[in-house]
Amino acid sequence: MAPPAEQRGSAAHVLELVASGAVASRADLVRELGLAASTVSARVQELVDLGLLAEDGEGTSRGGRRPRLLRIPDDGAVALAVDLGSHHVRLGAVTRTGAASDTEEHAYDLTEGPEPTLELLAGRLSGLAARQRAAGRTVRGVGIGFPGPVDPDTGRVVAPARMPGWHLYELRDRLAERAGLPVLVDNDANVMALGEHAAVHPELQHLVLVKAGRGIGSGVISHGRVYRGAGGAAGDISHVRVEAAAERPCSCGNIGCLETVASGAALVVALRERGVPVAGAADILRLVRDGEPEATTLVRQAGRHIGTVLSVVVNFFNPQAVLLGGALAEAEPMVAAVRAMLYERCLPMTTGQLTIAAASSGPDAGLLGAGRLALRELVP
Amino acid sequence: MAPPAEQRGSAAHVLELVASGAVASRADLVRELGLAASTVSARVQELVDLGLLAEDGEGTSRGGRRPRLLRIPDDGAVALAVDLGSHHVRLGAVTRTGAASDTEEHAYDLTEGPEPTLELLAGRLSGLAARQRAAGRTVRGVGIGFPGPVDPDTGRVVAPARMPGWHLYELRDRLAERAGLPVLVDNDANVMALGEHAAVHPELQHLVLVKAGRGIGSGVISHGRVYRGAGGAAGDISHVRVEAAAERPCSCGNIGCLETVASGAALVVALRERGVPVAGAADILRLVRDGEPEATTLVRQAGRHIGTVLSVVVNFFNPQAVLLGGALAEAEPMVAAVRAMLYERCLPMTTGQLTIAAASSGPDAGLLGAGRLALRELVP
DNA sequence: CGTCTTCATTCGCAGACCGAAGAAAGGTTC
DNA sequence: GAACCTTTCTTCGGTCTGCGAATGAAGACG
Repeated sequence: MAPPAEQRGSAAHVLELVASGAVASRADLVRELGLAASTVSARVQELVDLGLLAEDGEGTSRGGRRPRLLRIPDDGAVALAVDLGSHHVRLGAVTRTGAASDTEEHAYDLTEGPEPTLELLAGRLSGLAARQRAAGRTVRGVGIGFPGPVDPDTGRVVAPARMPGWHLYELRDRLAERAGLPVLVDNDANVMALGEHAAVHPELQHLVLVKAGRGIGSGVISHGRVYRGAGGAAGDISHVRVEAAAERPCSCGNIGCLETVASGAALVVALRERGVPVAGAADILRLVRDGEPEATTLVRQAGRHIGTVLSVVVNFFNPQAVLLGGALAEAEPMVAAVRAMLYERCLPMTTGQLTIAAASSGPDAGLLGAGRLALRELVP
Repeated sequence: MAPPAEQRGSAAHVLELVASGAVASRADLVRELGLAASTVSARVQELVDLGLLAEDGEGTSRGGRRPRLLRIPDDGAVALAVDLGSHHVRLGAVTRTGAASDTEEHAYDLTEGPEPTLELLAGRLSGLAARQRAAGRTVRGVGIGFPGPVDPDTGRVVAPARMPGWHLYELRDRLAERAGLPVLVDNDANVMALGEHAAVHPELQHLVLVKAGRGIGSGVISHGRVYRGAGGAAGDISHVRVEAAAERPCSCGNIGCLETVASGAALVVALRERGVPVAGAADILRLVRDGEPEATTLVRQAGRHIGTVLSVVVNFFNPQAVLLGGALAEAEPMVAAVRAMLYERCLPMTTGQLTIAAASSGPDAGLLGAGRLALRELVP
């Protein structure tokens, strides 16, 4: 059932199926891929020889010979992963088995421009790489989720709002040079969507992941692949005009955007206006967990706004799942409000089979996606 | 550049490239497909032998040997095409060259149920088939665009609003039995999108076609293929809630849907309420052409509503083109209003390369799409 | 008039994938 | 427990696809 990343039965496809647990033996692969047993056997043998796949004992018989189980071996390869936010950066190492380790998070300001960011990343990554190597691991490369539009072919940042100096910055090449490692960059929501899809819902063909943090972004998986649209800008929902935002000016230069009423940044401002002192999304989360009424109401209201916009997306795109990621998705009222709006506003035909849930890989979702991206693209 | 209908270099792909004028010779195909010249030559020879492709003299030299031009021959095959509306049905014959002929249009009421429709279609199609055969043509099959959700795999109508008796009706199989011809059924907007894409914009990967007639539907082309979503319901925009529709009840059972203020049916009602006697979209069009202020204002307002919803779609889906089809799209103010809303509300990054235009195949767009669908699927 | 460019075909070859046959290892049934 | 069926996996030709080099065809250019 899993959708082909490249082609049916390609190395990447086989590895993904095994990694996600969708298949456990050669016979499973035959059923899943629809290829001849001989073909599957040859392909698997190849991957075993390369060390990308391993045999792991035998399973239980289903009335005949026991299957020889397959698993993704931890071959010691890691990708360094970076989840870049506008006011924080999270780093870690990700193995082929999909585990994040050695994670660290730093506060800092992306709007200070690309050079300080490059400096910070290069420093942290070099430390991370050294520690990983000392632990006997091979560092394959770096995967980055960036909170703005990225051209994934060139690894350049494109026209981000509110980030002076970043336009057309060659983040990939600059960092690759500094770090001495291959680097891959993509939009943060895309990266998170990729990670959630591969790790949690590999059987789904079409899903939307909304990243609700300081800003709002979304990553789209269509036919099992990241959908980018004509100009690589697909998935933007934060600059949709909503009634409640009225004439509020937005960083994009327009007015009334969703972002101005439903983003983490907007909630921080709104809470401060109401006399509730908060510094960031983490504070909001804490208040919501403690049942602080102002914060809870605002988060729920933000969820309604996001749900309103998503209802159009769901009717139009008819996905199998809407996943909510980012800091705000950890607040229950946010998820509940989105769910309520979608069930109320969308056609029964589209919501009948629709999963609406918080992203299940939690705070490391972006990290895992970025790591997976790098490990996938940089096959041995 | 043209996107693969099935696979790069498949017969259907090659024929589409030639039909659309994107390529004119084997050498063009080599450049377009990226396949080896030998492969292309073999493929073309095969199609020529089958009579699906013909050589047509020589082109002009570009400094070397002249190319041997290719064209789609009129091999005498036709598909009967049906553009089914809720209050009219348009029929005709479509050749491989993409020409519609022997078209006829009848008023009638789809809501009377499937049996009368089947009766009408069977009768008209048999006459059409007889005339085509008398003219020396071979009738390959029937293609139908249906104004409601269709499961294209089974050819069944699924849960249409306001059409009692149609749910799960096996239109394809019933009609195939009656007509003695293979039948293909798809949603009317999908069919129109397919036709416009193949005939006019084969080079585009991602486009949205909005059919604004009595109802409002949209057909989505993604990666060069019709996008249907998880449940086959993708492309619905008519049941998105818009402010201006407030509490108006909609046929879908919800309130405030776009359809209740921007569809042809809604405009007819609104004009009558204002004392302007109109029977259908054709009347509205005439009034707009004559500069009648009430009608013009209403159409423009409908265009703004549609544009508002489309702005979300465009930001999210980031298509290369938004095409407007259906009766209302022939009214200039409608197109102008949609254009204005999209340029005002969407991100520059998405509108920068965006084409917004009326569907260029006019009233026969649906017919041509349905015919093309049938001829494409029923390769001899 | 020779040379270069473009267009097209022929032909041998490599790789992908298949299917039949069979081997390995287990159940099931009398 | 012996015969037989199932399931899993491999081995071994075979077919088919598409590539690339070589070649031919036909015109442009100096």
